[in-house]
Amino acid sequence: MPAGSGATASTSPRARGESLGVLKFLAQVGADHTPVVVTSREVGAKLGVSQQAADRYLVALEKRGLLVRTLAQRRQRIQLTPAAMDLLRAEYHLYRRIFEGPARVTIEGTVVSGLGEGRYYLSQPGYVVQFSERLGYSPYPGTLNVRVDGAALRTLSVMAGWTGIRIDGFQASGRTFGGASCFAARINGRAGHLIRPDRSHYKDVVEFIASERLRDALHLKDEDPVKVDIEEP
Amino acid sequence: MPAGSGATASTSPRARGESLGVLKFLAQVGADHTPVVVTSREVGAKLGVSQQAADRYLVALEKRGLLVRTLAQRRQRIQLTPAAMDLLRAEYHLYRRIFEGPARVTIEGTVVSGLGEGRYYLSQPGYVVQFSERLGYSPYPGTLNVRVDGAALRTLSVMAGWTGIRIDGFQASGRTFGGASCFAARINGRAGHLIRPDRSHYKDVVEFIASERLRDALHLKDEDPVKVDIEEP
DNA sequence: ATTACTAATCGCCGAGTAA
DNA sequence: TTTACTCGGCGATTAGTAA
Repeated sequence: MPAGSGATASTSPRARGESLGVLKFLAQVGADHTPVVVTSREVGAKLGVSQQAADRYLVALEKRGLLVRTLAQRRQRIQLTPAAMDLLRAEYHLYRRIFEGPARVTIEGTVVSGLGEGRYYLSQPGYVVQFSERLGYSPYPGTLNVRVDGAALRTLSVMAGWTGIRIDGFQASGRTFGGASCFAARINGRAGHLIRPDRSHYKDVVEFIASERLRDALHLKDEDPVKVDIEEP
Repeated sequence: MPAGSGATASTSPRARGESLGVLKFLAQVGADHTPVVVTSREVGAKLGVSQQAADRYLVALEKRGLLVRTLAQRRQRIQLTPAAMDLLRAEYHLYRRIFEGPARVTIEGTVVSGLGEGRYYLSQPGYVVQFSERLGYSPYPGTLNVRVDGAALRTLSVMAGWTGIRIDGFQASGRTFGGASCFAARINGRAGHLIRPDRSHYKDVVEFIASERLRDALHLKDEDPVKVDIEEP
């Protein structure tokens, strides 16, 4: 039995492609950081569709929360929302990966003492089984905490867009354990993982896990400098 | 009188968006540098369309010369063509510009003597009028030639994708004068333009023009080092 | 000018199916 | 399994038009 277009969801396959085209165009003309007067005719001309179709694209994008229009008399001013910029940024990263390869981040920091809670968390069977399965090893039950300065923190911020190895949260002993993301890393050359809890309380400290106790393996003590390499997954 | 879809050209508006999606996906899975076994079902799943639609996309892209398929028995191996990579690269640059701003290139080189032909060419009225109109000044009739080494040459290669200020070719005195592209540049801080003839005979020499004689203004002689800054138009 | 609604249309889509 | 064709039909598209 023949069927019609399968585009039943709010975002149809074909509409998605055009959405990106519209957002791309708007970002190019500066709607990414300030409201810009753009007529639906201009958008249509740029995309090779009619004014009417372009207008519907704009209305749909507004409904999806990707742009805001302020209709002053007859001319609309358009500004992209952060959600739209996230979308475009994801696209940018995708292309950058194609042409530049996976991004790599290298930072330096200093070893600091944690609150000892790393040992408690990493001993939870709910985590241990996931680490074994997804990282390929059972981490030593304790994290190496590294404090980074502002510059390194900014460097690390590019990781915000990365999707690491997922460690899911779970319930045990009547309480909730949160999820986290892991990223393969080298700490002074040693293989391990940066672990980023979904809800971290640290701001300038990053945590690492490895199969061995990194402090011992690398002969580290508090305030020692360490060099960390992380590659995009 | 209402009309149907206006998508009459070989590349319909909606198909264009999907094309990019397909090429993007193929590049991600490595078809940019080696033939990759990809089924139409996989492509369809990735794009959220049926196997049939995905297959049509692939056939259309092959017809447009953007990919080559080798159908071995039942599995097709797909590789992207340079034309497709150009398309994706253009897209990449567009996004990079949105997020990183115009690219800038800084290189160093050494002053060399040209063949004196710069003076002859730059004296041609056909060029002079275009320079005045499009660069905003009449260049001193002579080019500053700068030799760059291999590393700088690679740095310059990113300019290959840039579109500069166009200088059109023309006919005069019974012969043909070729076109060129100009790029705003700073030579040791002095404003000028890098001029890139469409058909250049140099490989490791770049030419600059400015309103003044750069050799005099900067007190340069052969073999002197110069630093050049060029910003994406 | 604009934005945006309505009506009528063709083109893209996916199921079925062949090779 | 694949790739890829036919074909009925939905719906995105455009022209016309109102505001």
